[in-house]
Amino acid sequence: MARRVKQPASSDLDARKATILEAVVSEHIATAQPVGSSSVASNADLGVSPATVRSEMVSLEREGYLAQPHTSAGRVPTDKGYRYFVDHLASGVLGTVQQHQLSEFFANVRGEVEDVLEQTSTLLSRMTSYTAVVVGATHAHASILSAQLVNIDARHQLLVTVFSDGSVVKHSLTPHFDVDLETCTEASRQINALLIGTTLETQVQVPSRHDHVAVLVRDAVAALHAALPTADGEKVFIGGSSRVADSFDGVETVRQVLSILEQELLVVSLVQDMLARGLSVAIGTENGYEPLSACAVVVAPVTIDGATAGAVGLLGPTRMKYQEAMAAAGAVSQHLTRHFGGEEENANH
Amino acid sequence: MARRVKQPASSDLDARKATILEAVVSEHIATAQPVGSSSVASNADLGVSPATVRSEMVSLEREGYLAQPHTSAGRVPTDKGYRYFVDHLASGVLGTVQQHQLSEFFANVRGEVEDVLEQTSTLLSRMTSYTAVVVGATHAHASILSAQLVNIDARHQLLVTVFSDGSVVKHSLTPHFDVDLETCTEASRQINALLIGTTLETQVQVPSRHDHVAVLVRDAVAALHAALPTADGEKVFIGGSSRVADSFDGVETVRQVLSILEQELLVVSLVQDMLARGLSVAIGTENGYEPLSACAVVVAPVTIDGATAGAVGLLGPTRMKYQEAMAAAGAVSQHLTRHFGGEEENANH
DNA sequence: GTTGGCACTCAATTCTACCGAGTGCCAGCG
DNA sequence: CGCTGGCACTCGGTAGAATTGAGTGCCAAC
Repeated sequence: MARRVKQPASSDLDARKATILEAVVSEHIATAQPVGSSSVASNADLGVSPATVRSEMVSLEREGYLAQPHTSAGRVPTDKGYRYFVDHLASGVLGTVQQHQLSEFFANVRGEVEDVLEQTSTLLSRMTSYTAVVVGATHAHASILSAQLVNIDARHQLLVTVFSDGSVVKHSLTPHFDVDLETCTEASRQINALLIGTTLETQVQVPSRHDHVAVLVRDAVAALHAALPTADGEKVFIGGSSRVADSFDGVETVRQVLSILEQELLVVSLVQDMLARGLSVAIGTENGYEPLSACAVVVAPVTIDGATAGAVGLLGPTRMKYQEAMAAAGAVSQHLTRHFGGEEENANH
Repeated sequence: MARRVKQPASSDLDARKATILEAVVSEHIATAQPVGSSSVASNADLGVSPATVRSEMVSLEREGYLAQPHTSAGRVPTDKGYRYFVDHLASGVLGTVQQHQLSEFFANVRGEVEDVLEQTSTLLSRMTSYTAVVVGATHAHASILSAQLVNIDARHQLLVTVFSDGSVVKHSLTPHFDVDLETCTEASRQINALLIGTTLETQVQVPSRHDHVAVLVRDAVAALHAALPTADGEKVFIGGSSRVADSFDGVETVRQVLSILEQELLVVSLVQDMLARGLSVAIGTENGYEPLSACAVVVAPVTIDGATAGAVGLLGPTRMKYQEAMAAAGAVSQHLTRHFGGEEENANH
């Protein structure tokens, strides 16, 4: 049927509709209940009767911003409704308590990067009551500071590589010949010489000889570079996965979401996909994974030297508290950026 | 397997009671419903009427093996009931399909220890539909093969230590003075000389001088040994945490269990506590954590060279399929034992 | 000791009535 | 014209009563 309502730019609502939509979303986020015309009329202070609100709501429903669970229930925001809400949101500010909490945390953390990120994910989760995700940088672009071959026993060697970003990776080698200490040491020397200063993206010239040392060197380099194509360098830290249980009421939904969270690669690509699309919030189906269609995801990038070095994210129900979540994620990402990016400067004074 | 090392009379049930108890437990495990006298009378083939079963049940209830959710409902096993059931259980055998699955998995796995353990936890979880826990060995007793200090920049050094068990740990140093490459190299040389061949339990003689090299050496050794007291060396891999969601029906229970699983240290100590107490199954409150009182935990140690090097575990509801779970955990632990303990022998062919 | 019989209990289910929040529609008002 | 109050209507939720039925405990009899 043809609708005579003309909507050139459907994404812009007139002021009153916007106010009403906002009221509905806010209240539904707060109460988890469908919200009716009268409570909107009283809460939002447009001097207008419920009846008027109602007629606006019909219109908002026609346009896809609201939905009715059933006739004679109030309205519930659709994903599109949340989207509008988020896009036109006054970006909230973090509560001072939480700001304090954050500053204190970052002032006191010590330990390895991984530990910091892990703890950060827990903190972020606790601050927001949502599940937090912290994605650590890949070291694809970091240069190699040291590559050392350690002899475990005659048939097992371990290639230990240290990158300029402070990450360390190991790779096992299991040659088909016995390796004595001397051979290992020599191979280690050559590997180190070969790889130092390169990145994983650098092509290196491996020796083509067939002696044991050369084979070790080749195997080592191969092992190291083999990891590159997979997004394996990303470390994911998930904090507060138990929050999933109180974000959703259907046990089945909980299972599905947890199941997704278990697949870390998937989480990484979700987050990176969002960053690539320039999204900071993905609502419902926007995130591209059906099992997550009841979820909203908020992300904030962590940048070091201008490059994206990681991200923090929050996962909650579509009716999540977006302001809080965005503020928290933003603040944490900034703290991380400062913590890792700015520390040389601090250290120099 | 030890059977009757119990108190004289009260913990040993006569044959018929035992049969009845077993029937109740089995059926309740299968159906999750309270089970009544008549179904026991027909399922277990003791030629006896429901009425007789009933009177036995009263007695079993008095002795604490069974409980009634309410009058006029069937009986449900108590923790004690499950305990008896487990203790007198014919140890089940793994299905051939799963045996095959396991062999195939272990024949094909490659990669670092951590990866193997991670994948193992996923596999075990998938095999059993329960949440799997794999605890990796600590390297407290492993000797140090190499300890190297790598210069990240003037104020950041990384101590990279390789242990004889193939594990690698890193520790950041942030001295309060600028370190040049030469100093770092010299410190690295000294650290290596000092630590090689020692274990984390070995006391080493650090230089007492005040020059930069000596300070670096001291800091490095201190950083390395600092980790010792905590059970930090243990790596935990949890597979299938989403299974928690269908093991329990109360959302609140799910939350609590997940919440426990998040605290990895806690999981480690739970498992180690069980191993120390010689338990292979902890039912309900036996595990010592109230939030886990609805859970049963099955563990099996992984031994390398006769010493406990880790463990695998399964976590499910108290009405879990104990035979299957124990068989699976046992089989996996044996595979792991063979995989890591016996691989030198294999490597020699 | 075992059994069938029997009265009894009580969660779960079904049915009914009904309340009320909320709607859509409309006629009238400024 | 847009806004409003009024009104009939819808339908999920709740509360209460009645019913069902699985399962018990007890007991007299075998």
